[in-house]
Amino acid sequence: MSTAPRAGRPRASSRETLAEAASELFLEQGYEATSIADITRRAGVSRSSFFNYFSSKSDVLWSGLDARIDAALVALSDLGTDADGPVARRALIGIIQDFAPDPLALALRNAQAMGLEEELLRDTGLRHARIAGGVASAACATGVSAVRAEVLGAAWAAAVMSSLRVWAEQGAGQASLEECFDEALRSVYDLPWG
Amino acid sequence: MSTAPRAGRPRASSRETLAEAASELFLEQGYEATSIADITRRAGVSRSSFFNYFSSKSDVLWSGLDARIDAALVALSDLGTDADGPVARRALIGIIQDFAPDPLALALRNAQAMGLEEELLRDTGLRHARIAGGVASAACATGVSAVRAEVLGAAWAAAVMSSLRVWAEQGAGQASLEECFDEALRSVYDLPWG
DNA sequence: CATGTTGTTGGACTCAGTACAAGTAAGGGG
DNA sequence: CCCCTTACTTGTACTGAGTCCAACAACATG
Repeated sequence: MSTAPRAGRPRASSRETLAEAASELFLEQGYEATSIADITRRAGVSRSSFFNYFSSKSDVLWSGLDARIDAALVALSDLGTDADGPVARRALIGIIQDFAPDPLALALRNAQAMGLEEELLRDTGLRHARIAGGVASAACATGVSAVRAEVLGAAWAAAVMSSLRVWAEQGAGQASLEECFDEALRSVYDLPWG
Repeated sequence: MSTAPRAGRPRASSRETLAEAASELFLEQGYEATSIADITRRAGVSRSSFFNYFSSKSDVLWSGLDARIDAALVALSDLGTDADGPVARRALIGIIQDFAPDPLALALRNAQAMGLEEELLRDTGLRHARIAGGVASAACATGVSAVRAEVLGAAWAAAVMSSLRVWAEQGAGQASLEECFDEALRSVYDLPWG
């Protein structure tokens, strides 16, 4: 947890350094057009080292959010049969709390400059699915039927991801992200076309 | 539309042949472990030819559903300001009507035998996102706010994809897929945790 | 200085996907 | 029957992601 500079060769780089170099290049020349070699060249390390810090190119963008989602999934699965709306809301709010200085926020805001729209659609879908699966499992544990649980999970996951996207697009700070999320959550229970 | 054997060299293979070879190999040794070269070797054509029939490896699984989704998106975008529940339902039902002999159905049913669960999660998410986007656009066109429209889209998309998955998992034929979808759609407007 | 630990580096590799030039099997027209 | 057009196939060469690994480098400690 603390700084532990104990033994062994010191790191030549860091997640932050690499993420910064990557973000610059994504903005300059687009995500697709930026190779991992480009990133490590700018960061001053070798290509191999990249994978000591990130598991993939897209991990640069998503690792921050993924860690939060992992934590939320654990919290959700700990709920057992006590799950309900307010409790689940508390488990999910951690995903979006204090989400300011993240490469993903930058990517969401500059999606078209980075040529990311396709990539983001795909990867957003994966995160949506993970959140939805967690919520659905929690709902299943309280006796909700499978399909209903999945629809519930999808709606709640959309509340998380949509509020995140809308918030990032409009400059990350205008409105509170949590307010945005609560508004989305309210709309889950007041949908049109019924 | 009709058989048009007009000019030029006749095809040495077909989507069906390749899809069949691919499905066999996916079942035998898993999706990841099956390379495109494996598929074309079994189908008796060269690796290059694969891309005359499919745009990617995952396209073997998804092209059938993707075509249906494309049609549904067109139908949705044609709705203009007249969109409402029943009309949207009619646009989406085409996605799942008569969905029997598809590689995707096989893959959904044998997901773990194929070692697909990760891959399916990712790709399902993309289709979910496309459907959700189409529904959300249609809703936006009728004056619904952006976030509410996205939650609506996600819920409806989950109704489509979840009913498809559940139906495929339990043997594709037990219950009518359309009944499954309508039940899911009803649950959109009767969710727990409210 | 010897040693263990941690991290870096380069190289070899597989596989997806792209690009393209050259070859090949048809039909149709002279 | 030859030639042209059309459509499809094939081999080859390429890029880029991601994996694996052995060799090497820098630190702390005794």
